[in-house]
Amino acid sequence: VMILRSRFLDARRKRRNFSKQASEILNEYFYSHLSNPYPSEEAKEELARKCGITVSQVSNWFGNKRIRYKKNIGKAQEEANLYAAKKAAGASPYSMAGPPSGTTTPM
Amino acid sequence: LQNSLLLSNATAAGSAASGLGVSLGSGGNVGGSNLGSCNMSTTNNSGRTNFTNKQLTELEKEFHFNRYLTRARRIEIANTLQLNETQVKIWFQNRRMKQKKRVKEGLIPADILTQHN
DNA sequence: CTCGCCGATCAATCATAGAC
DNA sequence: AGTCTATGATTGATCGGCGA
Repeated sequence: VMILRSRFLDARRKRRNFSKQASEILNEYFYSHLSNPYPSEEAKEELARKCGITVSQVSNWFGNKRIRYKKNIGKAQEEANLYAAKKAAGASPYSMAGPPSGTTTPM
Repeated sequence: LQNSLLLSNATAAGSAASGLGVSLGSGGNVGGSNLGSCNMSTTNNSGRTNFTNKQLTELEKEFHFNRYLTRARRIEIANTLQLNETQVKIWFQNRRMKQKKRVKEGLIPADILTQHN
């Protein structure tokens, strides 16, 4: 009924998925910091710059990622873990905090 | 679709927005998703409270009037909107953070400081 | 010691873009 | 062109830290 007006005022939620490359960068950071996936404000700014998105968007991404990663564990998430496995192994620009034993339960 | 008209502000403008009383109503408290003109808010299965449009509209109006609340004002609003003082307090805190975020990023409003009180 | 605020985060949900 | 899933954004509420 009134839901009509939302359509346009809610233009904000007319989101656009981030570029494949941006997702790549964000995931690389996330999986190479699984033991502590909480980037500092500075790190967020750098990620935002590299990804071409805003700092808030980086925060939203990590917020969603942490929750959604946690709500899985043991699913294809482990698979995506190979993200860090290879990427990080190659040349990770950040400190590769190595969790105690391989697959861990960070959060 | 639930929606929102609750985001009437956003881009500057004092947005008087579309005043409507509108429809929908149902009542209940828990479980009954309501929206629209009912006075009582509903609580989710979890602890999240679903404020009604009326409550949000009033809170928004008050916020534009004054970004900070006094104890007295808080009590008054909580009473009027049938919310806890804590909920009103939290709403204002979140609202301030929201505005700060908007000012920080996109150019929203930098002035809307109709400081009165 | 208590209280409000800030900043960051959580957790559930909304609405849509994109996959099938 | 639908239906279902992935994902970015929003928001009430919580947590730790500060200062009055």
